[in-house]
Amino acid sequence: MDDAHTVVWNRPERAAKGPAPSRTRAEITAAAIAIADAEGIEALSMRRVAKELGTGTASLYRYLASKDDLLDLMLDAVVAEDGGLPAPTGDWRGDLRTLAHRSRATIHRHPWMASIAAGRPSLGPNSLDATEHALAALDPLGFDIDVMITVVDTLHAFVRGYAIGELAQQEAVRRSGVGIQQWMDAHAPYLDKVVKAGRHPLLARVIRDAELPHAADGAERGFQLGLERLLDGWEANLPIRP
Amino acid sequence: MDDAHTVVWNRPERAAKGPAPSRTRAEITAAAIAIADAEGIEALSMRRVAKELGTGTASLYRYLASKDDLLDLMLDAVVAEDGGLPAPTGDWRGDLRTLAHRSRATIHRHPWMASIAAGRPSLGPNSLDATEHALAALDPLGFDIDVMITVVDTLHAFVRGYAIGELAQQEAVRRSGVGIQQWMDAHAPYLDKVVKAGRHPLLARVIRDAELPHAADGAERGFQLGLERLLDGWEANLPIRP
DNA sequence: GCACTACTGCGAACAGTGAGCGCAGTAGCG
DNA sequence: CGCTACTGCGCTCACTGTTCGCAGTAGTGC
Repeated sequence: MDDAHTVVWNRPERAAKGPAPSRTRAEITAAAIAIADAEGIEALSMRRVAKELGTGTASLYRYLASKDDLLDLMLDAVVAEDGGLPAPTGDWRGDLRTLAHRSRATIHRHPWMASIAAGRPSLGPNSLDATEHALAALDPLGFDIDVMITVVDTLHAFVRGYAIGELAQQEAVRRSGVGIQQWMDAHAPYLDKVVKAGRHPLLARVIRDAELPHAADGAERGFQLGLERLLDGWEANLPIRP
Repeated sequence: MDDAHTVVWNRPERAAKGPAPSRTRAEITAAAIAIADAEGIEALSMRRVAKELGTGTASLYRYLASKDDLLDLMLDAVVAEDGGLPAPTGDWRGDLRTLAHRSRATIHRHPWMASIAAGRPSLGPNSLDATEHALAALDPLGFDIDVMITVVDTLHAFVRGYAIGELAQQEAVRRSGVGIQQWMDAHAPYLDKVVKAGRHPLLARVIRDAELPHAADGAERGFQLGLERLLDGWEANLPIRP
């Protein structure tokens, strides 16, 4: 199969000779995404994808060197799914805020992203576009290039990390196969014990008195709050304009 | 097996009757961590752990309901590994900074953490201790409890997200099984093409002119920089003290 | 027009996975 | 002293990612 030194992003879609392939990588990627969305990432197997497409499993390896490549393609496909990137408006805070919210929304739509993305550099064309776009929003501020990439990385880190935390419980419940209520019932005795033991007074206060964790839009509001403080931090350190 | 409603954190280590178990959950967890550290998370199988401990595979299921439980235990074990948490000093910035750096160091020591942690709420005793500790550092500031937990969540999100980004390439190289040089050689043609195409001028500037990405301690310095800005954001929004 | 070549689809197989069954053996309670 | 509830574990099941080899086909050079 193909050159081991060939990276998935650099593979020609069609060979020079021989019969035309009956499928495209995009088709395969879309099928895989549909499966992961509907049945969870652990249900995603090459056989399952092949069945979805009505083809033999081995055929997929004419398009992809490995399942790893498929995961790379899935990640990059999903980054671009909600239309083109909005043009920079000149309001850097607003632009970065928009990007952060879009990014969070994407992860929410595809919760499997978080687990897949760890250990996988985002070098796909759509990911590169997104990074370029974020840099462009910062361009007029006069930061030097090292700071600019740090801002983008930090924002990206916050969004990814926050979404992972948000989805952790939801995913655990889904994987367990029982309903949210049964999952909670299973965990309640342990958490009760922790709170009653009294060695976590502040955590107990969070559980008892905090509003955000119990509100339906608590995670959303926490995200907004954290994001604004992050932006505040950079705003307080803008370079002195000449 | 056992009660499906019993959560791993709440399972008694030893049964009331019958022969004493010949191993402990801690032993099994330690063996699993050693394997994941040395051979990567994808080499971690129940058979591999059993071999390491010199037992039968099925025996492990007397201690753990599933491999999922083992992963939970591994994550929580690793959180506590570098000694007890330092006592709050009264300097909230310093305390949070220390926690963030410790957390980052832990992920670097165990790169598999990042991929495992997604989709897994951190409810283990050591994770709860760490959260309580972070809340304690913030306690004197006079934030209300909702803001306090948001600060902790945001910090946690940043650290996790940043470390994931840092480790992405390193892990991809490791998984590919070739050296860093060969990996780079394989990707160079694609990245060259992207830069030459000219549609990512800022990204090109990062690759050409930025210092941080090429410096040995670049990731470390980027982390510090991002962390300070994050702390700045909260410092700029301290509640007015009565 | 025709061989040659480089491709495509894919059935079958391989080594390895998480997990469950059922059995032999054992510790402690009554 | 038995009865019971446990422990360790060989064997097995259904499934995984991936490869081999083979039949069939599209385009190139003559």
